[in-house]
Amino acid sequence: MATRHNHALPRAAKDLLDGALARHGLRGTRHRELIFGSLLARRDHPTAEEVFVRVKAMAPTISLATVYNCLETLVQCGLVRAVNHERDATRYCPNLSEHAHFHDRRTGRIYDVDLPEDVVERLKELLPEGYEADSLELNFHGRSAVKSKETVGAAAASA
Amino acid sequence: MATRHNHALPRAAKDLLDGALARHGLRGTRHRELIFGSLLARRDHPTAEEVFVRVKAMAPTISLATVYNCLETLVQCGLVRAVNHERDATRYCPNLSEHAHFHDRRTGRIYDVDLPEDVVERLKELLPEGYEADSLELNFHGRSAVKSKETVGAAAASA
DNA sequence: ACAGTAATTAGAATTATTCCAATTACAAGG
DNA sequence: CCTTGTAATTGGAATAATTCTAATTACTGT
Repeated sequence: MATRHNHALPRAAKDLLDGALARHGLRGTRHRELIFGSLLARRDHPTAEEVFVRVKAMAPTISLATVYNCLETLVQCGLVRAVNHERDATRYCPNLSEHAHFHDRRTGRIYDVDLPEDVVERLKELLPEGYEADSLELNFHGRSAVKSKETVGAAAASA
Repeated sequence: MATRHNHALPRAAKDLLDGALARHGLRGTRHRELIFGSLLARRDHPTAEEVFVRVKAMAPTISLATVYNCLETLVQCGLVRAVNHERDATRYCPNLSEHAHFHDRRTGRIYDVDLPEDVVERLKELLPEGYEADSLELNFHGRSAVKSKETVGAAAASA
C-alpha cells in the first residue's frame, strides 16, 4: 500500500470547506485546503508554526504569512477554533462540536473535553441581567494521569 | 476633605499582602504594596502598562520591569489573578473569590461573574477518568446591554 | 485574451513580555 | 552602626508571536 501523505481531503471535508468559503465569498484555494486537511489529519492542536512545517512538506513554497492568513480565514468561516492558553502561541482546533479544553501543565498538551449543550445553557444562566453571551470558553488546568503517547487519547473529539 | 490619592492600603489588605509575601519568603516592599493597592483601588482589570502609569503617579521612578515583576509576584502569592483574552495584553484582577469573566466584544471591557463552588465542582465532573483539574477558567464572550459608564457595574466582585 | 479582485509572498514592523547585567536596598549578625 | 549577603529594582537589549506592507501572482467572469 502506497502510503499517501498528501492529506487529500475526504469528500465530506472538502464540501464543508468549499461551502463555508463560498458562503463567505471566499475562494477555495490549494493552500486553504491543505491547511484544513492538515488540521483534520492530526487533530492535536498545532500552532501556526507547526502547521507551517507540516504543510511545507506538500507545498514547499508556502509562506508563514499565508499559514496565518489561511488559519484566520478558517476561523472566520467557523471551521476551526483558535485556542489560547496564557501567552503561549495560539493553537488551532478543527473540532466543531461544542467542547472545552484540558491543558496538561506537565506536557503542555491540550485535550478536548466534550461539553454538552445543556451544560452550556446552564452556565449562561450565571450571567446577570443585561449580559448576553454568544459563546463561552472553558479551560481546565491540571495534570493528566493518562500516559497517552501521542495526542488526544482520552477526551472526546471528532468534528 | 483632602482627596488622598496615595492609595494607602487598608490594614486588612496590608496584612493579607504581608502575610502572603512572608509565607513565600518574599519581602514586603513599597512597590509591591503600591501595585497591590492600585489594583484594589480600581478593580477594572488593568494591563501591566496601565498599572505602570497608575503607580508612576506615586513612585515616578518605578520601571515597567518592576511592574511586571511585582504583578508576577502577586500572582505567585495567590493574591491576584492574571486574565488572558486572545492575544491581548494580560490583565490583572485582585478578585480572589472564584469567578468567571465576561468579555464585552464591543468595549473590550471585562466583568467579573460570580461562579458558585458547586458549579465548579459540577464542571470538573465533565472530565474523563484520569484527568484531574486543579483550576478552571471560564470566559463568556458577548455584548452587554448595560451602559456602565466606568468599570464593573453589574457582575459580582469584592475580594 | 483582459480586467478586476483576491490570495500569496518575503520581509519589515509591532507588541507584549522576558532577560540581563549592574545597581540599590534591606535585614541580620557582629 | 558597619558589613555582608541576598532580594529587589532598573534601563535597555532581546525574544517571540503575530500583523502589516507593498509588491507579485492567480483566478473568475466577460
